[in-house]
Amino acid sequence: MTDQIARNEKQLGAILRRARRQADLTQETLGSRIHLRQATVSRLEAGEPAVQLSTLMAALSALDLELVVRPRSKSSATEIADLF
Amino acid sequence: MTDQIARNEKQLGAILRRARRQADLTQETLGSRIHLRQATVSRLEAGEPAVQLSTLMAALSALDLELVVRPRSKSSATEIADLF
DNA sequence: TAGATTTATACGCGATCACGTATATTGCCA
DNA sequence: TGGCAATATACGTGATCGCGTATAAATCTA
Repeated sequence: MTDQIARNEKQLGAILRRARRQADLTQETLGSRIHLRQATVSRLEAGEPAVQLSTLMAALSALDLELVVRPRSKSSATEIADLF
Repeated sequence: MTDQIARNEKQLGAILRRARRQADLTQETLGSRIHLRQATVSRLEAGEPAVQLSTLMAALSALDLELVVRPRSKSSATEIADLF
């Protein structure tokens, strides 16, 4: 799996969904490993903005993924504006 | 700035704080750019787990950073366990 | 297609968000 | 050291978290 870039919650959720499926896990089994409900995993993967950081980090660790923070490769003004 | 790895909220907060200082911004000015209070930026940088995803993504975009999700370079069982 | 699995959504609940506003605390520099 | 800037923390408020539980909707699969 190549590195995947996330600039908003939706992209992040999509990445997590792909990773979970690749690991052949259901939302239920993933959630049980990190003490989160299936419904919460669903919200995370849907890219809901108000999901909590702890939920994200727990899912990442259960999927054996890590986060890298780096300067944006090429600026994309529209995406920044889209946040508001 | 080299890529920085975050496996938990604290590491993520620390990275954001470094990036903000490097950009020579105060929590106040950063917050005003993304419609977040100085107090909220403070919580984010402190690594509080219940901060919301939207808060993180907004800060990243204001600092012109992006998130990369990738497989963990080397597994660290203790850190995973530390989540609970 | 029927049945089973998986995912999305709902309700009530206690906890906690980010908010505005304000203040305590800390850090820095003349 | 004194004073200011920067950061951390507090209170009340409305919104929303994740929870347990349950069900509706979507998606496989035999």
